[in-house]
Amino acid sequence: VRPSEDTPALRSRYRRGEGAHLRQDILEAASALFVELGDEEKVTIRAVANATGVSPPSVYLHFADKDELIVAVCEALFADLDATLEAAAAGLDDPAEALRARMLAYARFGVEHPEQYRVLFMRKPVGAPLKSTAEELKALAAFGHLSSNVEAILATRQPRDDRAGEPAGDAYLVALEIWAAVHGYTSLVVSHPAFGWPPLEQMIERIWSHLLHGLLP
Amino acid sequence: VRPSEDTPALRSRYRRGEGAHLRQDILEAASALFVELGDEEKVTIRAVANATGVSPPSVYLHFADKDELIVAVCEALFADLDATLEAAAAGLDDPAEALRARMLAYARFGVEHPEQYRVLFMRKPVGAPLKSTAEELKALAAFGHLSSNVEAILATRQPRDDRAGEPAGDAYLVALEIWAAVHGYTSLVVSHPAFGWPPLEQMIERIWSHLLHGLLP
DNA sequence: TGTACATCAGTGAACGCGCGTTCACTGATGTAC
DNA sequence: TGTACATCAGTGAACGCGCGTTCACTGATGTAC
Repeated sequence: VRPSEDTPALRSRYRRGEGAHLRQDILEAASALFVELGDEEKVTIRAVANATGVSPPSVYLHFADKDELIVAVCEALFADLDATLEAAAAGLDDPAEALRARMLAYARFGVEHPEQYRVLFMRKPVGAPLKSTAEELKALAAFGHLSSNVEAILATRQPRDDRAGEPAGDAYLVALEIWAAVHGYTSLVVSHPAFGWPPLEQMIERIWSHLLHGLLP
Repeated sequence: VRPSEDTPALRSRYRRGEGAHLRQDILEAASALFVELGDEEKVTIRAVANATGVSPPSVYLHFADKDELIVAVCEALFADLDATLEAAAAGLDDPAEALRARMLAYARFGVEHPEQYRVLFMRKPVGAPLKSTAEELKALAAFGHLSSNVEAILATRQPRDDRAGEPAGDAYLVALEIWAAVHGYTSLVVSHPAFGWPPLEQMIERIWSHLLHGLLP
């Protein structure tokens, strides 16, 4: 019933030597399908090929199998997320304010693009551990920026002693903690939207405030 | 290759009037399959029937469709989780200690039973909103116990003023915050195990400590 | 300048698979008379 | 006590579906001579 699904887009083949461009077209069509269909399971090889205006076997000219395509889409999504967070924090001098902006942007990204968020952070680890490491590195870009933000905060104020004995000021551990808190909120909203959630801004404000008060004296 | 998959279990049919017992058998077999196979997608009607020692159509004598079966399994899992948390907190007089025990038990439940955890908290909301509400109510049992725990903590010490203006001591909001933090950690470990995670106990200890310090003066 | 040809981008049709679900059925068993 | 029969628990075989993937192919195009 949807024109975009039933009627293949008109397109002419790439000229000799430029066939590799199709790879990018397929990637873009696949990314758009995630948004349009809002369901990872509906993003099939056939649907992607159709959205690209190409036959299903053509996908295999550029991706070894479906996993490889999905991983490539994820890498693009991770880059999107990272860019969104950086844009949100840009220009904020106070690192605590930058952290708040980052947290807000992260939660918004998840709530506004639940299917993409689900693909990035709630999917089963894909087949080979090596592939998953490639993803992990991309995630690391955003995580690395978060860690730097945390370091800037810790540099301005001495963290309170941690009861448990390990150094409270370990930026890596603090960043993990912050990520866990914001991801926890975001992913619960995504997978249990019917639960009675307060407004996003209020919830992030609380998490941010309590994390800072808990970490700093 | 697996005997439990290839060779149907020997069983005689229930006597007249006792056919309803099969429903319980199917439920138990399905729950066991989640543990054994460690993958929701492998829990098919055929596999459940085979594990029960029955033919696939027999499942439909007791469940309208696959969704109904999965929802029933979830309800049992939610009850399991709640019982585990209650057992962990039992006998602890200090409500802050009880909270810590609850948080630890929750994270352990998720990390030790990742597939069950995934089914409970990381799945897409199932078809009808009404069904999902039934699940939500079961989740509410554990969540209700968490809220009571939080109330007990707030009763012993006056929470610090919340910067954002809303009452910091709202047990419901605080409980959501705690749940989000622990779920965030747990679900990230479940879906990104390759990331460099510190030991579970250390991470929960930090989250607990920082939440308490952040919330209380 | 013309032409044969290797190479490239891309395809049509099909394979095999496992799934949820349906349908007409079978054989045992309790019960009414 | 014997027997016909309604009812119950459960089944065998098949349907239709959509999927990922493969295979032999086609037609356009740049290039070598």
